[in-house]
Amino acid sequence: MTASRTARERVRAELTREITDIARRQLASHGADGLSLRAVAREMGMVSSAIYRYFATKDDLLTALIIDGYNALGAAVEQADAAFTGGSHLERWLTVCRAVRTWALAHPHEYALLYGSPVPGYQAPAETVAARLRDVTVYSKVIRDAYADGAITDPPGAPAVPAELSAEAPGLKELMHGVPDPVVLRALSVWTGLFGWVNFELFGQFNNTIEDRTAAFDHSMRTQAWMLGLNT
Amino acid sequence: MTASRTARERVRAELTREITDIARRQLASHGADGLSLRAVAREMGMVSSAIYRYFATKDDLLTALIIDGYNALGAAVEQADAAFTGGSHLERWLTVCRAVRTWALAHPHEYALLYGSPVPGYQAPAETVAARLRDVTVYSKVIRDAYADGAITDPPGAPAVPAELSAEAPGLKELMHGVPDPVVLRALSVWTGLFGWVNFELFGQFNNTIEDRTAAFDHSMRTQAWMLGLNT
DNA sequence: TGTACATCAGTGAACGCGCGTTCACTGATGTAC
DNA sequence: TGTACATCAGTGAACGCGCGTTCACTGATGTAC
Repeated sequence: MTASRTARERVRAELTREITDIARRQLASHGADGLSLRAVAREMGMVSSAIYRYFATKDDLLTALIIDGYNALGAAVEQADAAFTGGSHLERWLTVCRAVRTWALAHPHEYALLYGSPVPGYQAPAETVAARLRDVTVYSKVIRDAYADGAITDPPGAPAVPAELSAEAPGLKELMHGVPDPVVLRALSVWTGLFGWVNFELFGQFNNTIEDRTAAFDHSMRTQAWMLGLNT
Repeated sequence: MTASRTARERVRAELTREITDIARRQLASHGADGLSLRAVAREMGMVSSAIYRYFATKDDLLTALIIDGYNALGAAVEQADAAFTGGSHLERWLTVCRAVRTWALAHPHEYALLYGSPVPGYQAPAETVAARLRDVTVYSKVIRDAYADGAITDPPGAPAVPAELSAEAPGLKELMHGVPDPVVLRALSVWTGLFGWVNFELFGQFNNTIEDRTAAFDHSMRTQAWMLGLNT
C-alpha cells in the first residue's frame, strides 16, 4: 500500500529532520568540530549506531547542515526582498544587505559553517552548489532591476575594468544579464564588502572598536552602494 | 653565573620556539582543531607531558600561535610598506593590500586562525591585543600620510556620516589622527572589503567563479581606494 | 483476506583510536656559601 | 674552589574521556500472492 509506505517514510523524514535540528543546535553551542554523531544520538535517545540508518557518515550530516544553512540564508534574503514594498532601489538593496546580517547574527555558527574557515578534512560535495546560489540570485536580481530602471550609473572616476577581467565571473554575469561588466565587477566588490563586514562583526574584530554596529553597517553599505553607482 | 643561567634559558627559548614551529606546521596541515599537544610532543621526540614544561595548557599554545600570527602578518605588512619607494599614495596603499593577501595565501591556516571562525571554547586573552594592532597601524599610517599630502579628497556624492557614528572607532581615529571622520569611516569599509576579499578567496567562495584572482583583487582594491577618495 | 517473506529501524557490544592533563620520579644543570 | 642544596627538564605510567564506525541481532512494519 502506498499509504502505509509513506507512513514509514514520513517517520523517516521526521527523524531525519530531528537529527539535523539537534545537530544544528549542537553546532550552535559547540561549533563545527564539536559536532558529534554520538552526542546527537544521545540527545535523540537513540543508540549511537542508529544514526547510521539516516546518515552514512559524519560528513554526510555536515553536508546536510551546510545545504540547510545556505537554504536558510537564501530563504531569509528572498523573504526580505519579497516583503520589501515601495521605496528606492537603494532601499531595496539595503534591505537585502540587512537581511544577511540579521540572519548571520541570529545563526552565528551556521554562518561560520558557510562563510568561516573551512572544516578541515571536509570537502563540500557538488550537491551544495545549488543551495549556495540562492542568496546570490537575489542580490543579482536586485542589481539587475536597479540597472534596468536606470538607478545605477557609472560614478565619475571609478577605475576602468582591465582587459584581463573581461571573462571573469561568468556565472555572476549571467545572473546579472544586461548589466555591464564594470557594474558587475563593482558588485563583486560590494559583495565581498558585505560579507567582509559580517565576518568581522561575527568573528570579533569589532570588539572594543565599534559599538553601534547596526548604524555602522548601514553606513558602510550605503557607502558601498554609492560606490556601485546605486544612488536612488 | 649569569652566563650559564642564560645557557639554560637559551635552550628553553629554543625549544619553546621549536614547539610553536611544529605546532604551526600542524596547524597548516590539520587546521586549528587538529592541533594536538601529544602530536607536537611526538614530533619533538618528547613524551607528551614534557610539553607542559613550556605551555601550561593547550590554549596557551594557541595564544602563542595567534600572537605569532598577528606579528607575522604585521611584519609582512610593515616590510612591504618600508620597501615601497616612490610612487603615488595609491600605489603605496595597493602595495600594502597586496602584502596582506600574499601573506594570507602563503599561510592560509594561520590566517584562518586570526580572521576565520573563532576556535570554539577559546577566548583570546588580552595579550593578543597589541600584536593585533600591528597591521592596522600600518594601514592607518598610509592613509594618514596620504591625507596629509592632499591625496585623499571627499568624492562627490558619498553618503554623509550619520550623527550616531560620531564617537565610533576611537582607536582607529586616534591612529589616523588628523584624518576627518568621513574618511576614517570609509577606511573602515575599505578595511572590511580587503579582508572580506581575502576571506572569500581563501575560504573557497571564488571557486569556479574567478580565475585571475590577482587581477580581480587589484581591481577591487583600486575601486575601493577610489571609494575612499584616494586617487593619486 | 490471510499468510510467508522481505525490508527496515533500532539495539548493544565491541574495536581501535587519540586526546588533555596529572603525578611521582630521576638525573642533570645551576646557585650559594 | 668544592660541596650541599635547590631548581628545572624530561620520563613513563596512568586517569578518564569521547569519538566514528562495524556487526550480528531482534522485532516491527510493509509487500506479494
